Amino acid sequence: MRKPDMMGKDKINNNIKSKLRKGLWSPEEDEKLLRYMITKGQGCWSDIARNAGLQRCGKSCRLRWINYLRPDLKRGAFSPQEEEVIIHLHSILGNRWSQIAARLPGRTDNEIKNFWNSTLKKRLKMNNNNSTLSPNNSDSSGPKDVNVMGGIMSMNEHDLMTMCMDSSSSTSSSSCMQSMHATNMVLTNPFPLLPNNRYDMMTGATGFLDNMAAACLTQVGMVDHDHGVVHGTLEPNKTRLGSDFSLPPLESRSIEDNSSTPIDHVKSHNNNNHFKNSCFNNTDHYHHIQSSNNVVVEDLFGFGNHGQGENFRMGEWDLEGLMQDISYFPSLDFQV
DNA sequence: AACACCGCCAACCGCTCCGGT
DNA sequence: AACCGGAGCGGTTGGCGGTGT
Repeated sequence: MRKPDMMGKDKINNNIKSKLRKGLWSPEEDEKLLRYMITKGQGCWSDIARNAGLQRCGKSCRLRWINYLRPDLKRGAFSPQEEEVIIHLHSILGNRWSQIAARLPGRTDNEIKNFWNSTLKKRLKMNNNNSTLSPNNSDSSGPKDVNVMGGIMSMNEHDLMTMCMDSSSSTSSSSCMQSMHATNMVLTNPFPLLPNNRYDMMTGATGFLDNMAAACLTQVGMVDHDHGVVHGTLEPNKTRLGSDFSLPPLESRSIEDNSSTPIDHVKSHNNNNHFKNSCFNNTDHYHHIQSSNNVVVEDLFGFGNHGQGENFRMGEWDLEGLMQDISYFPSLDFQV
């Protein structure tokens, strides 16, 4: 952690810079930012920093909001299920923390990144040392366990394409499904991710947040009072919180060779648009998830863990399609 | 009690991407 | 096409607190 005050170096520097605070956020600053976000909504971060009366750069405000103040953040230790998901997703996505975080409602990329670097990485390393099994094989949690990479590697291109086409033609991406999932939780419980239904503000603004919690969802566009509906995605012109509450689709990726490490990704805005457009048009998928808690993912994929480690080569394929199925992780339970 | 070591994690930094002009 | 500013991402830093000696 950084010291709440200036880091010393450029104290004598220009006025503007020297006015900007760095380091830890005080409860007062948190309250200012939170109050501003609730009343005004998200916008240009540098404006937010200025208008909220914070001596912070916009970047710092953004980070504070995303990593700490956001009302939908889950706190506390990672559950074994979450760990499992992180490990699996990391085996596919690599260090693309934001995308991994998008699959774990209430968790931030920073949180996951820290967790990975401090805990999971070492654990997997130790596992590797203790046995010749790959991390993907090391989990002996029974039928729930899913060997994602092993499964993918065994798939031929046709299977993948079919799967991906299915995923797109069924109109509902995993991001949409998770949005629906999250939306449903919000519908029954405005702050399902907060421990004990209480936003635990370590810096001391808890009471304030208790009072503001209900207003927050309304202000950021989560609640439609007219219809009693809670929306999972927000209007982009009002606020960009949509990206926080809904789960953006994973980017299309191309995979070559047999490496399980991440490959440089190709941004696919077309896909994103597609998923955005289709996101809330179909709820069947969501209902399917709810009713498929006991489904073994291998069954969903239509294959088992065959030929793990064998060489494979795939052309362009839609990771989103793949991830959609991964989002079926039967052991996933985001309820707190 | 004092010190050293280590892990966690909040926050910063630098970079890339993207949209606007 | 080039430039600029803002947003977002991943890597890294460094302070705090816990634990061991």
